[in-house]
Amino acid sequence: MAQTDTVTRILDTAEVLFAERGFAETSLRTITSKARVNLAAVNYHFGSKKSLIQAVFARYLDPFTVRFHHALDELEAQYAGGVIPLEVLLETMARTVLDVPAERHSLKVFMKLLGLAYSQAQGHLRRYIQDEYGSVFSRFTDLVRLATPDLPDSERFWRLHFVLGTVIFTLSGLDALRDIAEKDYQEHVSVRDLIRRLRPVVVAAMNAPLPPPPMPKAEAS
Amino acid sequence: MAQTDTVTRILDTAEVLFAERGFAETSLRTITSKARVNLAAVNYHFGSKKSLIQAVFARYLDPFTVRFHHALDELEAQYAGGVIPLEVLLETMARTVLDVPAERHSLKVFMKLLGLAYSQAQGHLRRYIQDEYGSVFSRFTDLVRLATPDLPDSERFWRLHFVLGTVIFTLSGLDALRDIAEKDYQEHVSVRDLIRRLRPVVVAAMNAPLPPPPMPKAEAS
DNA sequence: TCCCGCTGGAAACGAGTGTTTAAAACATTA
DNA sequence: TAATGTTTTAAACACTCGTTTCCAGCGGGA
Repeated sequence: MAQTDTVTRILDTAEVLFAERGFAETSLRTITSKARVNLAAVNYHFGSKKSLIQAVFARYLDPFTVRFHHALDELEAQYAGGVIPLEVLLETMARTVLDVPAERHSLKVFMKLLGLAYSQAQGHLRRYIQDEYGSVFSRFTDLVRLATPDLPDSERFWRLHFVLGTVIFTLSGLDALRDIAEKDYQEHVSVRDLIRRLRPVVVAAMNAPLPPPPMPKAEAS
Repeated sequence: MAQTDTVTRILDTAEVLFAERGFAETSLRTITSKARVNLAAVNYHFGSKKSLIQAVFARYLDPFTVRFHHALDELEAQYAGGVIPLEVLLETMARTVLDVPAERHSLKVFMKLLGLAYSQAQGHLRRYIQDEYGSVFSRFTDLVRLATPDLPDSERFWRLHFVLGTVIFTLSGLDALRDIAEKDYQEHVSVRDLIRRLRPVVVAAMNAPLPPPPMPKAEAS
Protein backbone atom coordinates (compact mmCIF):
# COMPACT_ATOMS: atom_id res chain seq x y z
CA MET A 1 0.00 0.00 0.00
CA ALA A 2 1.05 3.60 -0.61
CA GLN A 3 1.62 6.30 1.96
CA THR A 4 -2.03 6.02 2.84
CA ASP A 5 -4.20 3.44 1.19
CA THR A 6 -5.40 4.50 -2.23
CA VAL A 7 -8.90 3.34 -1.43
CA THR A 8 -9.22 5.44 1.70
CA ARG A 9 -7.61 8.40 0.03
CA ILE A 10 -10.25 8.22 -2.67
CA LEU A 11 -13.02 7.90 -0.09
CA ASP A 12 -11.69 10.75 2.01
CA THR A 13 -11.56 13.06 -0.96
CA ALA A 14 -14.82 11.92 -2.50
CA GLU A 15 -16.91 12.39 0.61
CA VAL A 16 -16.04 16.04 1.08
CA LEU A 17 -16.40 16.81 -2.61
CA PHE A 18 -19.74 15.04 -2.78
CA ALA A 19 -20.89 16.84 0.35
CA GLU A 20 -20.09 20.29 -0.93
CA ARG A 21 -21.08 19.91 -4.60
CA GLY A 22 -23.39 16.94 -5.00
CA PHE A 23 -22.84 13.70 -6.85
CA ALA A 24 -23.49 14.63 -10.45
CA GLU A 25 -21.51 17.84 -10.07
CA THR A 26 -18.41 16.00 -8.87
CA SER A 27 -16.45 14.26 -11.61
CA LEU A 28 -14.15 11.33 -11.11
CA ARG A 29 -11.35 13.43 -12.52
CA THR A 30 -11.83 16.04 -9.83
CA ILE A 31 -11.77 13.39 -7.16
CA THR A 32 -8.76 11.49 -8.44
CA SER A 33 -6.66 14.53 -9.17
CA LYS A 34 -7.36 16.05 -5.77
CA ALA A 35 -6.61 12.70 -4.14
CA ARG A 36 -3.43 12.44 -6.26
CA VAL A 37 -4.53 9.09 -7.58
CA ASN A 38 -4.84 7.77 -11.09
CA LEU A 39 -8.17 8.24 -12.80
CA ALA A 40 -8.67 4.54 -13.39
CA ALA A 41 -8.22 3.79 -9.70
CA VAL A 42 -11.86 4.47 -8.94
CA ASN A 43 -13.12 2.00 -11.50
CA TYR A 44 -10.48 -0.49 -10.49
CA HIS A 45 -11.21 -0.43 -6.76
CA PHE A 46 -14.92 0.36 -6.75
CA GLY A 47 -16.12 -0.72 -10.18
CA SER A 48 -18.14 2.37 -10.96
CA LYS A 49 -19.04 5.81 -9.74
CA LYS A 50 -22.30 4.51 -8.32
CA SER A 51 -20.45 1.98 -6.21
CA LEU A 52 -18.09 4.68 -5.01
CA ILE A 53 -21.05 6.74 -3.83
CA GLN A 54 -22.45 3.75 -1.98
CA ALA A 55 -19.06 3.03 -0.45
CA VAL A 56 -18.88 6.57 0.85
CA PHE A 57 -22.19 6.08 2.62
CA ALA A 58 -21.29 2.63 3.88
CA ARG A 59 -18.26 4.02 5.67
CA TYR A 60 -20.60 6.15 7.80
CA LEU A 61 -23.67 3.97 7.98
CA ASP A 62 -21.95 0.68 8.82
CA PRO A 63 -20.47 1.89 12.11
CA PHE A 64 -23.67 3.81 12.79
CA THR A 65 -25.90 0.76 12.54
CA VAL A 66 -23.76 -1.45 14.77
CA ARG A 67 -23.48 1.32 17.37
CA PHE A 68 -27.17 2.10 17.21
CA HIS A 69 -28.18 -1.55 17.50
CA HIS A 70 -25.85 -1.85 20.44
CA ALA A 71 -27.29 1.25 22.12
CA LEU A 72 -30.82 -0.03 21.62
CA ASP A 73 -29.81 -3.39 23.07
CA GLU A 74 -28.57 -1.67 26.20
CA LEU A 75 -31.71 0.42 26.42
CA GLU A 76 -33.96 -2.61 26.14
CA ALA A 77 -31.98 -4.37 28.83
CA GLN A 78 -32.08 -1.33 31.06
CA TYR A 79 -35.86 -0.89 30.75
CA ALA A 80 -36.34 -4.65 30.77
CA GLY A 81 -39.76 -5.24 29.29
CA GLY A 82 -40.97 -1.72 30.08
CA VAL A 83 -41.42 1.19 27.72
CA ILE A 84 -38.45 3.34 26.82
CA PRO A 85 -39.48 7.00 27.06
CA LEU A 86 -39.55 8.96 23.82
CA GLU A 87 -37.00 11.48 25.06
CA VAL A 88 -34.55 8.70 25.82
CA LEU A 89 -35.01 7.17 22.37
CA LEU A 90 -34.46 10.46 20.61
CA GLU A 91 -31.53 11.27 22.83
CA THR A 92 -29.92 7.92 22.10
CA MET A 93 -30.30 8.35 18.38
CA ALA A 94 -28.83 11.84 18.53
CA ARG A 95 -25.89 10.67 20.59
CA THR A 96 -25.18 7.81 18.20
CA VAL A 97 -25.30 10.11 15.19
CA LEU A 98 -22.92 12.45 16.95
CA ASP A 99 -20.51 9.72 17.95
CA VAL A 100 -20.02 8.09 14.58
CA PRO A 101 -18.32 10.88 12.66
CA ALA A 102 -16.28 11.86 15.70
CA GLU A 103 -13.92 9.01 15.00
CA ARG A 104 -14.02 9.70 11.29
CA HIS A 105 -14.37 13.06 9.68
CA SER A 106 -16.81 15.84 10.28
CA LEU A 107 -20.40 15.54 11.32
CA LYS A 108 -21.13 18.22 8.77
CA VAL A 109 -20.09 15.96 5.92
CA PHE A 110 -22.20 13.13 7.29
CA MET A 111 -25.32 15.28 7.49
CA LYS A 112 -24.75 16.83 4.09
CA LEU A 113 -24.49 13.38 2.61
CA LEU A 114 -27.73 12.36 4.26
CA GLY A 115 -29.39 15.45 2.86
CA LEU A 116 -28.12 14.66 -0.60
CA ALA A 117 -29.30 11.08 -0.34
CA TYR A 118 -32.80 12.41 0.03
CA SER A 119 -32.80 15.27 -2.40
CA GLN A 120 -30.68 14.12 -5.31
CA ALA A 121 -32.27 11.89 -7.88
CA GLN A 122 -29.87 8.93 -7.50
CA GLY A 123 -32.57 6.28 -7.26
CA HIS A 124 -29.94 3.61 -6.71
CA LEU A 125 -28.80 5.31 -3.52
CA ARG A 126 -32.20 5.39 -1.87
CA ARG A 127 -32.71 1.77 -2.75
CA TYR A 128 -29.27 0.84 -1.43
CA ILE A 129 -29.78 2.63 1.87
CA GLN A 130 -33.28 1.23 2.26
CA ASP A 131 -32.15 -2.34 1.59
CA GLU A 132 -28.96 -2.17 3.59
CA TYR A 133 -29.93 -0.09 6.60
CA GLY A 134 -33.73 -0.14 6.67
CA SER A 135 -33.86 -2.67 9.48
CA VAL A 136 -32.30 -0.42 12.13
CA PHE A 137 -34.77 2.25 11.32
CA SER A 138 -37.72 -0.13 11.64
CA ARG A 139 -36.44 -1.32 14.97
CA PHE A 140 -36.26 2.28 16.12
CA THR A 141 -39.75 3.16 14.91
CA ASP A 142 -41.13 0.06 16.63
CA LEU A 143 -39.71 1.33 19.91
CA VAL A 144 -41.13 4.77 19.22
CA ARG A 145 -44.53 3.17 18.77
CA LEU A 146 -44.34 1.70 22.26
CA ALA A 147 -43.31 5.07 23.62
CA THR A 148 -46.19 6.94 21.98
CA PRO A 149 -49.19 4.62 22.28
CA ASP A 150 -51.68 7.47 21.91
CA LEU A 151 -50.45 8.49 18.47
CA PRO A 152 -52.19 6.85 15.51
CA ASP A 153 -49.74 4.87 13.44
CA SER A 154 -49.96 7.10 10.42
CA GLU A 155 -49.63 10.25 12.52
CA ARG A 156 -46.48 8.93 14.14
CA PHE A 157 -45.08 7.99 10.76
CA TRP A 158 -45.49 11.49 9.44
CA ARG A 159 -44.25 13.20 12.55
CA LEU A 160 -41.09 11.15 12.55
CA HIS A 161 -40.45 12.30 9.03
CA PHE A 162 -41.27 15.87 10.00
CA VAL A 163 -38.55 15.91 12.62
CA LEU A 164 -36.23 13.99 10.33
CA GLY A 165 -36.71 16.79 7.86
CA THR A 166 -35.94 19.40 10.47
CA VAL A 167 -32.73 17.75 11.52
CA ILE A 168 -31.38 16.87 8.09
CA PHE A 169 -32.40 20.16 6.53
CA THR A 170 -30.85 22.21 9.29
CA LEU A 171 -27.67 20.26 9.74
CA SER A 172 -27.03 19.76 6.04
CA GLY A 173 -27.52 23.42 5.22
CA LEU A 174 -25.66 24.42 8.34
CA ASP A 175 -22.88 26.44 6.78
CA ALA A 176 -25.14 28.88 4.97
CA LEU A 177 -27.44 29.26 7.97
CA ARG A 178 -24.56 29.67 10.37
CA ASP A 179 -23.16 32.48 8.27
CA ILE A 180 -26.45 34.37 8.45
CA ALA A 181 -26.86 33.69 12.14
CA GLU A 182 -23.36 34.87 12.98
CA LYS A 183 -23.75 38.01 10.92
CA ASP A 184 -27.12 38.89 12.41
CA TYR A 185 -26.72 37.79 16.00
CA GLN A 186 -22.97 37.77 16.55
CA GLU A 187 -23.04 34.38 18.14
CA HIS A 188 -21.11 31.36 17.08
CA VAL A 189 -23.19 28.18 16.86
CA SER A 190 -21.56 24.80 17.11
CA VAL A 191 -23.23 21.61 16.01
CA ARG A 192 -23.75 20.63 19.61
CA ASP A 193 -25.30 24.01 20.18
CA LEU A 194 -27.78 23.29 17.46
CA ILE A 195 -28.64 19.92 18.90
CA ARG A 196 -29.32 21.61 22.22
CA ARG A 197 -31.75 23.94 20.46
CA LEU A 198 -33.27 21.12 18.43
CA ARG A 199 -34.13 18.90 21.38
CA PRO A 200 -37.07 20.82 22.89
CA VAL A 201 -38.41 21.61 19.44
CA VAL A 202 -38.37 17.99 18.34
CA VAL A 203 -39.97 16.78 21.56
CA ALA A 204 -42.67 19.42 21.30
CA ALA A 205 -43.30 18.46 17.69
CA MET A 206 -43.75 14.79 18.54
CA ASN A 207 -46.08 15.63 21.44
CA ALA A 208 -48.14 18.20 19.56
CA PRO A 209 -51.92 17.88 19.82
CA LEU A 210 -53.58 15.78 17.14
CA PRO A 211 -54.83 17.61 14.06
CA PRO A 212 -58.58 17.96 13.55
CA PRO A 213 -60.12 15.16 11.49
CA PRO A 214 -60.01 15.74 7.74
CA MET A 215 -62.78 17.74 6.12
CA PRO A 216 -65.52 15.69 4.47
CA LYS A 217 -64.08 15.37 1.02
CA ALA A 218 -65.02 18.55 -0.82
CA GLU A 219 -62.80 18.32 -3.87
CA ALA A 220 -60.35 15.80 -5.21
CA SER A 221 -56.66 16.58 -4.74
CA MET B 1 -46.39 32.20 -31.98
CA ALA B 2 -46.90 28.46 -32.41
CA GLN B 3 -49.74 26.35 -31.08
CA THR B 4 -48.64 27.29 -27.60
CA ASP B 5 -45.83 29.71 -27.08
CA THR B 6 -42.42 28.11 -27.42
CA VAL B 7 -41.21 29.86 -24.28
CA THR B 8 -44.01 28.57 -22.07
CA ARG B 9 -43.76 25.11 -23.59
CA ILE B 10 -40.09 25.05 -22.60
CA LEU B 11 -40.89 26.29 -19.11
CA ASP B 12 -43.73 23.81 -18.62
CA THR B 13 -41.54 20.90 -19.62
CA ALA B 14 -38.44 22.10 -17.79
CA GLU B 15 -40.13 22.59 -14.44
CA VAL B 16 -41.43 19.05 -14.16
CA LEU B 17 -38.17 17.53 -15.42
CA PHE B 18 -36.14 19.65 -13.01
CA ALA B 19 -38.47 18.72 -10.18
CA GLU B 20 -38.19 15.01 -10.71
CA ARG B 21 -34.51 14.70 -11.64
CA GLY B 22 -32.66 17.79 -10.48
CA PHE B 23 -30.93 20.45 -12.53
CA ALA B 24 -27.63 18.84 -13.43
CA GLU B 25 -29.36 15.58 -14.26
CA THR B 26 -31.71 17.23 -16.74
CA SER B 27 -30.14 18.07 -20.07
CA LEU B 28 -31.34 20.70 -22.47
CA ARG B 29 -31.75 17.97 -25.05
CA THR B 30 -34.17 16.12 -22.81
CA ILE B 31 -36.17 19.26 -22.23
CA THR B 32 -36.31 20.42 -25.82
CA SER B 33 -37.10 17.03 -27.30
CA LYS B 34 -39.88 16.40 -24.78
CA ALA B 35 -41.23 19.90 -25.41
CA ARG B 36 -40.96 19.26 -29.17
CA VAL B 37 -38.85 22.37 -29.57
CA ASN B 38 -35.52 22.92 -31.21
CA LEU B 39 -32.44 22.49 -29.06
CA ALA B 40 -31.22 26.00 -29.75
CA ALA B 41 -34.50 27.51 -28.57
CA VAL B 42 -33.44 27.48 -24.93
CA ASN B 43 -30.28 29.44 -25.56
CA TYR B 44 -32.12 31.74 -27.92
CA HIS B 45 -34.98 32.62 -25.58
CA PHE B 46 -33.28 32.37 -22.21
CA GLY B 47 -29.59 32.82 -22.99
CA SER B 48 -28.32 29.92 -20.95
CA LYS B 49 -29.36 26.98 -18.85
CA LYS B 50 -28.80 28.98 -15.67
CA SER B 51 -31.21 31.64 -16.83
CA LEU B 52 -33.75 28.99 -17.71
CA ILE B 53 -33.55 27.64 -14.18
CA GLN B 54 -34.06 31.10 -12.76
CA ALA B 55 -36.98 31.70 -15.11
CA VAL B 56 -38.63 28.52 -13.90
CA PHE B 57 -38.41 29.80 -10.33
CA ALA B 58 -39.53 33.29 -11.25
CA ARG B 59 -42.74 31.95 -12.71
CA TYR B 60 -43.65 30.63 -9.27
CA LEU B 61 -42.01 33.17 -7.00
CA ASP B 62 -43.17 36.32 -8.77
CA PRO B 63 -46.88 35.67 -8.24
CA PHE B 64 -46.11 34.35 -4.78
CA THR B 65 -44.40 37.52 -3.61
CA VAL B 66 -47.11 39.87 -4.86
CA ARG B 67 -49.81 37.69 -3.29
CA PHE B 68 -47.94 37.36 -0.05
CA HIS B 69 -47.24 41.06 0.21
CA HIS B 70 -50.89 41.69 -0.48
CA ALA B 71 -51.99 39.21 2.17
CA LEU B 72 -49.65 40.79 4.72
CA ASP B 73 -50.99 44.22 3.82
CA GLU B 74 -54.51 43.04 4.58
CA LEU B 75 -53.39 41.45 7.82
CA GLU B 76 -51.66 44.60 8.99
CA ALA B 77 -54.74 46.63 8.17
CA GLN B 78 -56.97 44.16 9.94
CA TYR B 79 -54.91 44.10 13.13
CA ALA B 80 -54.20 47.83 12.77
CA GLY B 81 -51.19 48.52 14.93
CA GLY B 82 -51.71 45.39 17.05
CA VAL B 83 -49.81 42.15 16.93
CA ILE B 84 -50.76 39.52 14.40
CA PRO B 85 -50.90 36.15 16.15
CA LEU B 86 -48.33 33.58 15.12
CA GLU B 87 -50.95 31.08 14.01
CA VAL B 88 -52.48 33.64 11.69
CA LEU B 89 -49.11 34.45 10.16
CA LEU B 90 -48.26 30.83 9.54
CA GLU B 91 -51.74 30.15 8.23
CA THR B 92 -51.48 33.05 5.82
CA MET B 93 -48.16 31.90 4.50
CA ALA B 94 -49.43 28.36 4.04
CA ARG B 95 -52.53 29.58 2.23
CA THR B 96 -50.48 31.76 -0.09
CA VAL B 97 -48.12 28.93 -0.92
CA LEU B 98 -51.09 26.72 -1.64
CA ASP B 99 -52.83 29.28 -3.82
CA VAL B 100 -49.99 30.09 -6.16
CA PRO B 101 -49.52 26.78 -7.94
CA ALA B 102 -53.27 26.23 -8.08
CA GLU B 103 -53.50 28.55 -11.02
CA ARG B 104 -50.35 27.11 -12.50
CA HIS B 105 -49.20 23.55 -12.22
CA SER B 106 -48.86 21.29 -9.26
CA LEU B 107 -47.91 22.25 -5.75
CA LYS B 108 -45.70 19.21 -5.75
CA VAL B 109 -43.50 20.67 -8.47
CA PHE B 110 -43.27 23.96 -6.61
CA MET B 111 -42.14 22.32 -3.37
CA LYS B 112 -39.71 20.03 -5.11
CA LEU B 113 -38.14 23.00 -6.78
CA LEU B 114 -37.81 24.77 -3.44
CA GLY B 115 -36.18 21.69 -2.02
CA LEU B 116 -33.74 21.55 -4.88
CA ALA B 117 -32.92 25.22 -4.52
CA TYR B 118 -31.68 24.47 -1.04
CA SER B 119 -29.94 21.18 -1.54
CA GLN B 120 -28.37 21.39 -4.98
CA ALA B 121 -25.10 23.19 -5.29
CA GLN B 122 -26.26 25.82 -7.81
CA GLY B 123 -24.81 28.78 -5.96
CA HIS B 124 -26.24 31.15 -8.52
CA LEU B 125 -29.76 30.05 -7.67
CA ARG B 126 -29.51 30.74 -3.97
CA ARG B 127 -28.04 34.13 -4.70
CA TYR B 128 -30.76 34.88 -7.25
CA ILE B 129 -33.56 33.92 -4.89
CA GLN B 130 -31.98 35.80 -1.99
CA ASP B 131 -31.53 38.97 -4.03
CA GLU B 132 -34.86 38.83 -5.80
CA TYR B 133 -37.20 37.58 -3.11
CA GLY B 134 -35.39 38.09 0.19
CA SER B 135 -37.40 41.17 1.10
CA VAL B 136 -40.73 39.34 1.47
CA PHE B 137 -39.14 36.88 3.79
CA SER B 138 -37.64 39.62 5.96
CA ARG B 139 -41.00 41.32 6.18
CA PHE B 140 -42.51 38.04 7.31
CA THR B 141 -39.86 37.37 9.93
CA ASP B 142 -40.27 40.91 11.28
CA LEU B 143 -43.95 40.20 11.85
CA VAL B 144 -43.09 36.88 13.47
CA ARG B 145 -40.83 38.76 15.86
CA LEU B 146 -43.74 40.89 17.00
CA ALA B 147 -45.84 37.78 17.45
CA THR B 148 -43.26 35.97 19.58
CA PRO B 149 -41.75 38.66 21.83
CA ASP B 150 -40.58 36.14 24.42
CA LEU B 151 -38.35 34.28 21.98
CA PRO B 152 -34.73 35.45 21.79
CA ASP B 153 -33.89 36.64 18.31
CA SER B 154 -31.44 33.88 17.59
CA GLU B 155 -33.80 31.23 18.90
CA ARG B 156 -36.59 32.46 16.65
CA PHE B 157 -34.22 32.49 13.70
CA TRP B 158 -33.31 28.87 14.19
CA ARG B 159 -36.84 27.72 14.89
CA LEU B 160 -38.12 29.33 11.72
CA HIS B 161 -35.54 27.38 9.80
CA PHE B 162 -36.41 24.24 11.68
CA VAL B 163 -40.01 24.41 10.54
CA LEU B 164 -38.93 25.51 7.09
CA GLY B 165 -36.91 22.33 6.95
CA THR B 166 -39.85 20.25 8.03
CA VAL B 167 -42.14 21.67 5.40
CA ILE B 168 -39.73 21.65 2.47
CA PHE B 169 -38.28 18.27 3.31
CA THR B 170 -41.67 16.65 3.67
CA LEU B 171 -43.38 18.23 0.72
CA SER B 172 -40.46 17.87 -1.63
CA GLY B 173 -39.96 14.22 -0.83
CA LEU B 174 -43.68 13.66 -0.79
CA ASP B 175 -43.95 11.02 -3.47
CA ALA B 176 -41.56 8.58 -1.87
CA LEU B 177 -43.04 9.10 1.58
CA ARG B 178 -46.57 8.82 0.28
CA ASP B 179 -45.76 5.49 -1.31
CA ILE B 180 -44.55 4.11 1.99
CA ALA B 181 -47.46 5.57 3.90
CA GLU B 182 -50.02 4.15 1.52
CA LYS B 183 -48.42 0.74 1.55
CA ASP B 184 -48.17 0.61 5.34
CA TYR B 185 -51.32 2.37 6.41
CA GLN B 186 -53.60 2.04 3.39
CA GLU B 187 -54.57 5.66 3.50
CA HIS B 188 -54.23 8.13 0.72
CA VAL B 189 -52.66 11.44 1.75
CA SER B 190 -53.27 14.55 -0.24
CA VAL B 191 -51.12 17.64 0.03
CA ARG B 192 -53.86 19.42 1.94
CA ASP B 193 -54.00 16.43 4.25
CA LEU B 194 -50.34 16.91 4.98
CA ILE B 195 -50.76 20.58 5.69
CA ARG B 196 -53.51 19.70 8.16
CA ARG B 197 -51.08 17.38 9.94
CA LEU B 198 -48.25 19.88 9.73
CA ARG B 199 -50.11 22.75 11.36
CA PRO B 200 -50.20 21.57 15.01
CA VAL B 201 -46.66 20.27 14.74
CA VAL B 202 -45.30 23.55 13.45
CA VAL B 203 -47.15 25.58 16.05
CA ALA B 204 -45.93 23.30 18.82
CA ALA B 205 -42.38 23.56 17.50
CA MET B 206 -42.44 27.35 17.53
CA ASN B 207 -43.92 27.41 21.04
CA ALA B 208 -41.61 24.78 22.48
CA PRO B 209 -39.93 25.63 25.82
CA LEU B 210 -36.55 27.30 25.58
CA PRO B 211 -33.51 25.03 25.63
CA PRO B 212 -31.30 25.03 28.72
CA PRO B 213 -28.41 27.51 28.54
CA PRO B 214 -25.30 26.14 26.85
CA MET B 215 -22.83 24.18 28.90
CA PRO B 216 -19.80 26.10 30.12
CA LYS B 217 -17.50 25.46 27.21
CA ALA B 218 -15.90 22.10 27.81
CA GLU B 219 -14.39 21.33 24.44
CA ALA B 220 -14.15 23.15 21.16
CA SER B 221 -16.42 21.98 18.36
C1' DT C 1 -40.26 44.66 -54.67
C1' DC C 2 -36.50 44.82 -51.54
C1' DC C 3 -35.01 44.87 -47.02
C1' DC C 4 -35.15 44.09 -42.30
C1' DG C 5 -35.66 42.11 -37.58
C1' DC C 6 -37.46 37.83 -35.43
C1' DT C 7 -38.13 33.05 -34.77
C1' DG C 8 -37.26 28.15 -35.99
C1' DG C 9 -34.15 24.36 -37.44
C1' DA C 10 -30.04 21.22 -38.51
C1' DA C 11 -25.53 20.64 -37.77
C1' DA C 12 -21.37 21.21 -35.76
C1' DC C 13 -17.94 22.66 -32.00
C1' DG C 14 -15.16 22.07 -28.08
C1' DA C 15 -15.05 20.67 -23.63
C1' DG C 16 -15.94 17.28 -20.22
C1' DT C 17 -17.97 12.82 -18.80
C1' DG C 18 -17.55 7.61 -17.07
C1' DT C 19 -15.34 3.67 -18.52
C1' DT C 20 -12.00 0.44 -20.76
C1' DT C 21 -7.63 -1.09 -22.39
C1' DA C 22 -3.04 -2.67 -22.35
C1' DA C 23 1.30 -2.10 -20.65
C1' DA C 24 4.27 -1.11 -16.80
C1' DA C 25 5.54 -1.34 -11.84
C1' DC C 26 5.20 -3.46 -7.69
C1' DA C 27 4.51 -7.12 -4.15
C1' DT C 28 4.22 -11.78 -2.80
C1' DT C 29 4.87 -16.31 -2.99
C1' DA C 30 7.16 -20.60 -4.53
C1' DT D 1 15.52 -15.86 -8.67
C1' DA D 2 11.53 -16.63 -11.20
C1' DA D 3 6.74 -16.70 -11.60
C1' DT D 4 2.53 -14.96 -9.96
C1' DG D 5 -1.02 -11.95 -8.66
C1' DT D 6 -2.09 -7.22 -7.52
C1' DT D 7 -1.96 -2.35 -8.15
C1' DT D 8 -0.77 1.83 -10.85
C1' DT D 9 -0.24 4.27 -15.07
C1' DA D 10 -1.15 6.71 -19.51
C1' DA D 11 -3.90 6.70 -23.35
C1' DA D 12 -7.84 6.05 -25.76
C1' DC D 13 -12.88 5.24 -26.38
C1' DA D 14 -17.50 6.45 -26.89
C1' DC D 15 -20.56 9.49 -25.43
C1' DT D 16 -23.18 13.52 -23.64
C1' DC D 17 -23.12 18.08 -22.40
C1' DG D 18 -24.11 23.41 -23.19
C1' DT D 19 -23.38 26.51 -26.59
C1' DT D 20 -22.69 28.53 -31.29
C1' DT D 21 -23.09 28.97 -36.07
C1' DC D 22 -25.35 29.50 -40.30
C1' DC D 23 -29.26 29.40 -43.02
C1' DA D 24 -34.28 29.04 -44.19
C1' DG D 25 -38.74 30.93 -43.45
C1' DC D 26 -41.67 34.59 -41.83
C1' DG D 27 -43.73 39.05 -40.92
C1' DG D 28 -44.55 43.98 -41.97
C1' DG D 29 -42.54 48.81 -43.41
C1' DA D 30 -40.29 51.52 -47.06
